[in-house]
Amino acid sequence: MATIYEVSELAGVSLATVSRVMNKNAKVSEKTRDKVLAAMKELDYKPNTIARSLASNRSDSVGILVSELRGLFYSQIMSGIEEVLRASEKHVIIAAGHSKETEEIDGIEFLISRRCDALILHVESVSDDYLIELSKGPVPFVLINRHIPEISARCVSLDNEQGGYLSAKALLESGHRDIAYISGPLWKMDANERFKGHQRALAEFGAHYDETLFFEGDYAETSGEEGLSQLLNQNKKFTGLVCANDYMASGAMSKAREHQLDLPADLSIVGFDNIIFASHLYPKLSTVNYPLDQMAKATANWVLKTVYNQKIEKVQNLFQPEFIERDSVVPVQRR
Amino acid sequence: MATIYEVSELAGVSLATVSRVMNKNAKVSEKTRDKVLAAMKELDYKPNTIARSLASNRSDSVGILVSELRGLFYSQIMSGIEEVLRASEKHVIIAAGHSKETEEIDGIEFLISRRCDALILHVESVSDDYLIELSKGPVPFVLINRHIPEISARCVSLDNEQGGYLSAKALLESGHRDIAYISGPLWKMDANERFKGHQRALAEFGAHYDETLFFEGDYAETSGEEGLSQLLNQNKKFTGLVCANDYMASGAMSKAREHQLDLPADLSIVGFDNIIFASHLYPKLSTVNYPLDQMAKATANWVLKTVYNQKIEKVQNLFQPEFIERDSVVPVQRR
DNA sequence: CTGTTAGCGCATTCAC
DNA sequence: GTGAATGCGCTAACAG
Repeated sequence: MATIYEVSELAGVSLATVSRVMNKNAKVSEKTRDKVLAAMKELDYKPNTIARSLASNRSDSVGILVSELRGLFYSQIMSGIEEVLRASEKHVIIAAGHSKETEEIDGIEFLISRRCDALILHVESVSDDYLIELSKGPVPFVLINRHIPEISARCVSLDNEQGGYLSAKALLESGHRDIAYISGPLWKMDANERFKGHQRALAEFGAHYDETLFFEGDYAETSGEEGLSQLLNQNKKFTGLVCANDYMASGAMSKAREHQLDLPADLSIVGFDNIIFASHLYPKLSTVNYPLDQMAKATANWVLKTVYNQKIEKVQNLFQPEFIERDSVVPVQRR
Repeated sequence: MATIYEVSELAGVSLATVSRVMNKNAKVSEKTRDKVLAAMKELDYKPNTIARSLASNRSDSVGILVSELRGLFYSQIMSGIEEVLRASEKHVIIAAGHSKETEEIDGIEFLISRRCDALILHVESVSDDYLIELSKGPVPFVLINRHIPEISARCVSLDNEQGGYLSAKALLESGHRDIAYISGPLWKMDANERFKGHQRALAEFGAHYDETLFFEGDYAETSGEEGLSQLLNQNKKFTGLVCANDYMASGAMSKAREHQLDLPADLSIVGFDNIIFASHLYPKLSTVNYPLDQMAKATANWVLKTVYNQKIEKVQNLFQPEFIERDSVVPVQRR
């Protein structure tokens, strides 16, 4: 592979000049520029990004850390970010943290060591303190789907509590009072807040919260299936079910049919996230919209604005969920 | 951030020694190693990956190029690869090619410029010749979901033709003869081969292929909806529908219900890919399994074996599809 | 086993 | 506007 040195030789200029035409900043006479360009073309010269990063301490790439590479949720984050960054000729470097503290830290350090200009983090296991400390370091970062008051300007998050409230409310307004809940892992902030919102709605409507009608899943479809099975096996009556995400709702729906339940007549279900498949389930799943795409784009814009000094209007930090009514909730049946 | 130089100073050794303990290869006495380790810890030293890559021409990271960051298909590829690579302490750098030639080339060059030790490519627009040429270059790569005879050792692919054959066969064996087809973009190799397999099955069963019962979609759910609408609006009878992927099948199912069709009685449907949601659709979608996860892992193993010289049994190049029977196909109804 | 010496390919002062 | 010199942080011979 050709180096800048060979180009400069072929063009008959110094390597500093070649560097200048590459970076378009300093002034170079049109004639020399053309000579250099021609030489670059002839040698099929490709700048070595690594060397450039080392010398300039920039990399034109931003690091993304997600919990998993798998699944619609994270792919939405990644693609949303990549789309806006790509438009500004920035690249992304992606790592996965697998919701484990050591791996999350590992991932962050990897991204930093690759000299990412900025980081966009979806982290769940690392402590607030760690992140606050990190914010004092030299590498700028934004958090997606997490809110830490001390560094709230770097957080782009959803009002999960309100989302939990909305999903329960939809059921309550349809007359349901016996409502089961399949939760995400409660140690995760979002799962916790969604559940709190759920309880707030219940209280507001004077509905009793029955703790035996609760199952803590892990956000995967399978735990939706498992959850519903367990709930059903108690032989306690419930006419409504809220799941803390659409994946689990989907699993619960499959399992409900296995138990010969007629959906939605026998059981009204609501999900959370509004992943694209929600509207392709049968019955079409009523759910809470998680404007992930916009949020992902917001984090990317934060980076463009903060790190690359692009003039961008204010970046929105807190997003509001919205209930999406479809076909999976019907008024409670009187017998 | 501390550099290797500061560490060597604090530890009272040369910087070469520090480098040695970092890379664990050359022999260092236990005593000096401990001194160095202590110094590293005290300074919270983090090696600069960039500098290391520049000096060693390695990066311990492999580049992945997928068409899109969005969607279950690609997230399966990425996560499958990352899982096995991570276990060997290799990192991944991901770029998206958006199925456009210029962007795919761009992505490949970016990954190369970041000094990836190897590349795993899911490319669709770049020509065979380009790839054959690339294979003569210094950067090793494997292709996933594409077969090029000249470099078949670097290809991990699925027998898509056979998959297309299997999906049609399932319908044919259930007595269906009037079968509509919603295809992927025919310029894409896989879509093309799936369609060929479809026709082979038709011919084998002596079923007539009606070209008005064909719709070329783009693999997205929306084109499944659109496709079914168009097919239905012709007022031609068909009792079976094969979709070239599950996403489109899902869209078609939603649309079928809008048209008051009773599934699967009025229309038997088969998909392709067996993405996780296929079994959560209603009726559960019969489809062709695409062992993407295994294939992704195979590419990663190819890299470990070929590039990092790990001893790994032979990597499988050609994978076979398999029909997964669920509930969306029923014997044709006689009236 | 350990230290010295050169670069890796490029950006960036500083002169001219 | 252009060139020469220096260093980014680290690896890799080569000596000792």
